[in-house]
Amino acid sequence: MSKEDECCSDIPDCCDMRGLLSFTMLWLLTKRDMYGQELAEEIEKMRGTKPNPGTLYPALQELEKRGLVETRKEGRRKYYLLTDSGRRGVGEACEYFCNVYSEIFREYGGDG
Amino acid sequence: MSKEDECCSDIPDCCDMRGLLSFTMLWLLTKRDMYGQELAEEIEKMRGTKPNPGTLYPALQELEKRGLVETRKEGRRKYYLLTDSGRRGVGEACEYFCNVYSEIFREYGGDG
DNA sequence: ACCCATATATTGGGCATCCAATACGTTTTG
DNA sequence: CAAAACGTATTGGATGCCCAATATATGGGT
Repeated sequence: MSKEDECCSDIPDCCDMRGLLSFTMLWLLTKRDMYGQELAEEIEKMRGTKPNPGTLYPALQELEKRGLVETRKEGRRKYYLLTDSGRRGVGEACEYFCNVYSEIFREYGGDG
Repeated sequence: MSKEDECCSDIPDCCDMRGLLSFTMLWLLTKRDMYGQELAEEIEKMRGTKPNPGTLYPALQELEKRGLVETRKEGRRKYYLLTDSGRRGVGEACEYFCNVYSEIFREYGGDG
Protein backbone atom coordinates (compact mmCIF):
# COMPACT_ATOMS: atom_id res chain seq x y z
CA MET A 1 0.00 0.00 0.00
CA SER A 2 2.99 2.30 -0.24
CA LYS A 3 2.30 5.25 -2.44
CA GLU A 4 5.66 6.78 -3.00
CA ASP A 5 4.64 8.36 -6.26
CA GLU A 6 1.50 9.65 -4.82
CA CYS A 7 0.45 12.09 -2.20
CA CYS A 8 2.52 11.86 0.94
CA SER A 9 -0.13 11.96 3.63
CA ASP A 10 -2.96 9.59 4.23
CA ILE A 11 -6.41 10.78 3.41
CA PRO A 12 -7.76 12.50 6.51
CA ASP A 13 -10.88 11.15 8.11
CA CYS A 14 -11.51 14.30 10.08
CA CYS A 15 -13.12 16.21 7.26
CA ASP A 16 -14.51 15.38 3.93
CA MET A 17 -12.46 17.08 1.26
CA ARG A 18 -14.83 16.68 -1.60
CA GLY A 19 -15.11 19.61 -3.90
CA LEU A 20 -12.49 20.89 -6.25
CA LEU A 21 -12.76 17.93 -8.61
CA SER A 22 -13.50 20.06 -11.65
CA PHE A 23 -10.83 22.52 -10.61
CA THR A 24 -8.29 19.73 -10.28
CA MET A 25 -9.21 18.28 -13.65
CA LEU A 26 -8.85 21.63 -15.35
CA TRP A 27 -5.52 22.20 -13.70
CA LEU A 28 -4.25 18.79 -14.85
CA LEU A 29 -5.31 19.64 -18.38
CA THR A 30 -3.04 22.68 -18.36
CA LYS A 31 -0.16 20.17 -18.42
CA ARG A 32 -1.27 18.14 -21.38
CA ASP A 33 -4.35 16.79 -23.11
CA MET A 34 -5.60 13.62 -21.43
CA TYR A 35 -8.29 11.04 -21.89
CA GLY A 36 -10.68 10.15 -19.10
CA GLN A 37 -8.83 7.24 -17.52
CA GLU A 38 -5.55 9.10 -17.68
CA LEU A 39 -7.12 12.02 -15.88
CA ALA A 40 -8.53 9.66 -13.25
CA GLU A 41 -5.08 8.20 -12.65
CA GLU A 42 -3.49 11.62 -12.31
CA ILE A 43 -6.15 12.57 -9.79
CA GLU A 44 -5.38 9.41 -7.88
CA LYS A 45 -1.71 10.32 -7.79
CA MET A 46 -2.57 13.70 -6.36
CA ARG A 47 -5.18 12.96 -3.78
CA GLY A 48 -4.95 9.23 -3.24
CA THR A 49 -8.31 8.17 -4.63
CA LYS A 50 -9.50 7.71 -8.16
CA PRO A 51 -12.88 9.19 -8.98
CA ASN A 52 -15.43 6.61 -10.09
CA PRO A 53 -16.76 6.65 -13.62
CA GLY A 54 -20.05 7.93 -12.29
CA THR A 55 -18.23 10.94 -10.92
CA LEU A 56 -15.67 11.48 -13.63
CA TYR A 57 -17.68 11.44 -16.83
CA PRO A 58 -20.57 13.62 -15.76
CA ALA A 59 -18.05 16.17 -14.47
CA LEU A 60 -16.21 16.15 -17.78
CA GLN A 61 -19.45 16.50 -19.69
CA GLU A 62 -20.36 19.48 -17.55
CA LEU A 63 -17.00 21.12 -18.31
CA GLU A 64 -17.57 20.56 -21.99
CA LYS A 65 -21.09 21.93 -21.77
CA ARG A 66 -19.68 25.06 -20.16
CA GLY A 67 -17.17 25.44 -22.95
CA LEU A 68 -14.11 24.98 -20.75
CA VAL A 69 -12.88 21.82 -22.44
CA GLU A 70 -13.34 20.22 -25.80
CA THR A 71 -12.74 16.68 -26.97
CA ARG A 72 -10.90 14.81 -29.67
CA LYS A 73 -11.44 11.11 -30.32
CA GLU A 74 -8.44 8.85 -30.90
CA GLY A 75 -9.36 5.21 -31.24
CA ARG A 76 -11.25 4.23 -28.16
CA ARG A 77 -9.88 7.18 -26.26
CA LYS A 78 -11.51 10.56 -25.92
CA TYR A 79 -8.99 13.25 -25.23
CA TYR A 80 -9.94 16.35 -23.32
CA LEU A 81 -8.23 19.66 -23.96
CA LEU A 82 -8.73 23.13 -22.57
CA THR A 83 -10.45 25.74 -24.66
CA ASP A 84 -9.15 29.30 -24.51
CA SER A 85 -11.92 30.10 -22.09
CA GLY A 86 -11.00 27.08 -20.00
CA ARG A 87 -7.35 28.08 -19.88
CA ARG A 88 -8.24 31.59 -18.81
CA GLY A 89 -10.71 30.31 -16.26
CA VAL A 90 -8.39 27.82 -14.64
CA GLY A 91 -5.71 30.49 -14.33
CA GLU A 92 -8.09 32.72 -12.43
CA ALA A 93 -9.25 29.80 -10.34
CA CYS A 94 -5.68 28.90 -9.40
CA GLU A 95 -4.96 32.44 -8.30
CA TYR A 96 -8.09 32.55 -6.23
CA PHE A 97 -7.37 29.17 -4.71
CA CYS A 98 -3.82 30.10 -3.78
CA ASN A 99 -4.93 33.36 -2.24
CA VAL A 100 -7.62 31.74 -0.15
CA TYR A 101 -5.40 29.01 1.24
CA SER A 102 -2.03 30.73 1.22
CA GLU A 103 -1.78 30.88 4.98
CA ILE A 104 -2.41 27.17 5.40
CA PHE A 105 0.28 26.53 2.82
CA ARG A 106 2.72 28.79 4.55
CA GLU A 107 2.18 26.90 7.78
CA TYR A 108 2.10 23.35 6.54
CA GLY A 109 3.40 23.37 3.02
CA GLY A 110 6.92 24.66 3.46
CA ASP A 111 8.73 21.58 4.70
CA GLY A 112 6.07 19.10 5.67
CA MET B 1 -16.85 47.14 -1.19
CA SER B 2 -13.10 47.02 -1.60
CA LYS B 3 -11.69 43.90 -0.11
CA GLU B 4 -8.14 44.79 0.66
CA ASP B 5 -8.22 42.77 3.84
CA GLU B 6 -9.73 39.90 2.07
CA CYS B 7 -8.76 37.49 -0.61
CA CYS B 8 -6.97 39.15 -3.47
CA SER B 9 -8.63 37.54 -6.47
CA ASP B 10 -12.24 37.58 -7.44
CA ILE B 11 -14.19 34.44 -7.01
CA PRO B 12 -13.76 32.42 -10.20
CA ASP B 13 -16.79 31.52 -12.22
CA CYS B 14 -15.05 28.82 -14.18
CA CYS B 15 -15.38 26.19 -11.53
CA ASP B 16 -17.44 25.82 -8.47
CA MET B 17 -15.13 25.87 -5.48
CA ARG B 18 -17.60 24.77 -2.93
CA GLY B 19 -16.23 22.26 -0.54
CA LEU B 20 -13.68 22.43 2.23
CA LEU B 21 -15.96 24.43 4.50
CA SER B 22 -15.49 22.14 7.49
CA PHE B 23 -11.78 21.96 6.83
CA THR B 24 -11.56 25.75 6.72
CA MET B 25 -13.54 26.11 9.93
CA LEU B 26 -11.35 23.65 11.77
CA TRP B 27 -8.25 25.40 10.54
CA LEU B 28 -9.55 28.79 11.73
CA LEU B 29 -10.25 27.28 15.14
CA THR B 30 -6.59 26.35 15.50
CA LYS B 31 -5.97 30.12 15.81
CA ARG B 32 -8.45 30.86 18.57
CA ASP B 33 -11.85 29.86 19.84
CA MET B 34 -14.62 31.60 17.93
CA TYR B 35 -18.37 31.88 17.97
CA GLY B 36 -20.41 31.22 14.88
CA GLN B 37 -20.65 34.72 13.45
CA GLU B 38 -16.99 35.33 14.06
CA LEU B 39 -16.15 32.17 12.18
CA ALA B 40 -18.42 33.25 9.33
CA GLU B 41 -16.62 36.59 9.08
CA GLU B 42 -13.20 34.96 9.03
CA ILE B 43 -14.37 32.66 6.27
CA GLU B 44 -15.55 35.68 4.33
CA LYS B 45 -12.14 37.29 4.71
CA MET B 46 -10.51 34.19 3.29
CA ARG B 47 -12.69 33.25 0.39
CA GLY B 48 -14.82 36.31 -0.24
CA THR B 49 -18.23 34.96 0.70
CA LYS B 50 -19.82 34.42 4.07
CA PRO B 51 -21.58 31.10 4.55
CA ASN B 52 -25.28 31.40 5.24
CA PRO B 53 -26.67 30.35 8.61
CA GLY B 54 -28.23 27.37 6.91
CA THR B 55 -24.78 26.26 5.87
CA LEU B 56 -22.78 27.32 8.89
CA TYR B 57 -24.70 25.93 11.83
CA PRO B 58 -25.43 22.48 10.48
CA ALA B 59 -21.74 22.16 9.59
CA LEU B 60 -20.73 23.16 13.11
CA GLN B 61 -23.20 20.74 14.61
CA GLU B 62 -21.77 17.99 12.47
CA LEU B 63 -18.26 18.79 13.67
CA GLU B 64 -19.48 18.68 17.24
CA LYS B 65 -21.28 15.41 16.66
CA ARG B 66 -18.05 13.94 15.32
CA GLY B 67 -16.22 15.08 18.42
CA LEU B 68 -13.90 17.46 16.60
CA VAL B 69 -15.13 20.62 18.31
CA GLU B 70 -16.89 21.39 21.56
CA THR B 71 -18.80 24.45 22.66
CA ARG B 72 -18.88 26.91 25.50
CA LYS B 73 -21.72 29.38 25.99
CA GLU B 74 -20.93 32.99 26.85
CA GLY B 75 -24.01 35.15 26.99
CA ARG B 76 -25.70 34.85 23.64
CA ARG B 77 -22.55 33.60 22.04
CA LYS B 78 -21.60 29.99 21.59
CA TYR B 79 -17.90 29.57 21.28
CA TYR B 80 -16.45 26.67 19.37
CA LEU B 81 -13.13 25.14 20.32
CA LEU B 82 -11.16 22.21 19.00
CA THR B 83 -11.08 18.99 20.96
CA ASP B 84 -7.81 17.06 21.12
CA SER B 85 -9.14 14.83 18.40
CA GLY B 86 -10.10 17.85 16.34
CA ARG B 87 -6.67 19.38 16.69
CA ARG B 88 -5.01 16.14 15.66
CA GLY B 89 -7.43 15.72 12.79
CA VAL B 90 -7.02 19.19 11.36
CA GLY B 91 -3.24 18.85 11.49
CA GLU B 92 -3.43 15.70 9.41
CA ALA B 93 -5.92 17.32 7.07
CA CYS B 94 -3.66 20.33 6.53
CA GLU B 95 -0.73 18.11 5.68
CA TYR B 96 -2.82 16.12 3.26
CA PHE B 97 -4.24 19.25 1.69
CA CYS B 98 -0.82 20.82 1.23
CA ASN B 99 0.58 17.67 -0.30
CA VAL B 100 -2.27 17.29 -2.74
CA TYR B 101 -2.14 20.86 -3.99
CA SER B 102 1.51 21.68 -3.49
CA GLU B 103 2.25 21.88 -7.18
CA ILE B 104 -0.52 24.35 -7.84
CA PHE B 105 0.83 26.47 -5.01
CA ARG B 106 4.33 26.32 -6.31
CA GLU B 107 3.10 27.56 -9.67
CA TYR B 108 0.64 30.21 -8.63
CA GLY B 109 1.21 30.87 -4.96
CA GLY B 110 4.79 32.05 -4.92
CA ASP B 111 4.36 35.65 -5.95
CA GLY B 112 0.81 35.97 -7.24
C1' DA C 1 -40.28 47.38 30.23
C1' DC C 2 -39.54 47.77 25.44
C1' DC C 3 -37.20 47.71 21.15
C1' DC C 4 -33.40 46.66 18.34
C1' DA C 5 -29.25 44.44 17.14
C1' DT C 6 -26.93 40.25 17.71
C1' DA C 7 -26.47 35.37 17.48
C1' DT C 8 -28.14 30.87 16.93
C1' DA C 9 -30.99 27.80 14.50
C1' DT C 10 -34.30 25.43 11.07
C1' DT C 11 -36.68 24.64 6.65
C1' DG C 12 -36.67 23.59 1.90
C1' DG C 13 -34.72 23.42 -2.54
C1' DG C 14 -30.59 22.94 -5.58
C1' DC C 15 -25.95 21.49 -7.21
C1' DA C 16 -21.27 19.07 -7.10
C1' DT C 17 -19.20 15.24 -5.68
C1' DC C 18 -19.06 10.72 -3.65
C1' DC C 19 -19.88 5.60 -4.25
C1' DA C 20 -21.15 0.74 -6.25
C1' DA C 21 -22.91 -1.59 -9.91
C1' DT C 22 -23.77 -2.24 -14.52
C1' DA C 23 -23.61 -1.70 -19.59
C1' DC C 24 -21.56 -1.10 -24.03
C1' DG C 25 -18.30 -0.22 -27.82
C1' DT C 26 -13.45 -0.53 -29.43
C1' DT C 27 -8.83 -2.27 -29.50
C1' DT C 28 -5.69 -5.65 -28.61
C1' DT C 29 -4.63 -10.48 -27.80
C1' DG C 30 -4.20 -15.15 -28.59
C1' DC D 1 -12.65 -14.52 -35.08
C1' DA D 2 -13.43 -14.87 -30.17
C1' DA D 3 -12.01 -13.39 -25.69
C1' DA D 4 -9.94 -10.22 -22.74
C1' DA D 5 -8.72 -5.67 -21.70
C1' DC D 6 -9.62 -1.00 -22.07
C1' DG D 7 -12.26 3.15 -22.12
C1' DT D 8 -16.51 5.48 -21.97
C1' DA D 9 -20.93 5.94 -20.07
C1' DT D 10 -25.33 5.59 -17.15
C1' DT D 11 -28.17 4.58 -13.05
C1' DG D 12 -29.46 5.32 -8.36
C1' DG D 13 -28.60 6.74 -3.89
C1' DA D 14 -25.84 9.35 -0.32
C1' DT D 15 -23.52 13.48 1.56
C1' DG D 16 -21.54 18.24 1.82
C1' DC D 17 -22.19 22.73 0.68
C1' DC D 18 -24.88 26.38 -1.58
C1' DC D 19 -28.81 29.78 -1.00
C1' DA D 20 -33.13 32.57 0.69
C1' DA D 21 -36.32 32.94 4.08
C1' DT D 22 -37.85 32.54 8.53
C1' DA D 23 -37.88 31.69 13.59
C1' DT D 24 -36.20 32.08 18.35
C1' DA D 25 -33.46 33.65 22.15
C1' DT D 26 -30.35 36.83 24.42
C1' DG D 27 -28.23 41.38 25.58
C1' DG D 28 -27.85 46.28 25.37
C1' DG D 29 -29.77 50.94 24.96
C1' DT D 30 -33.24 54.05 25.97
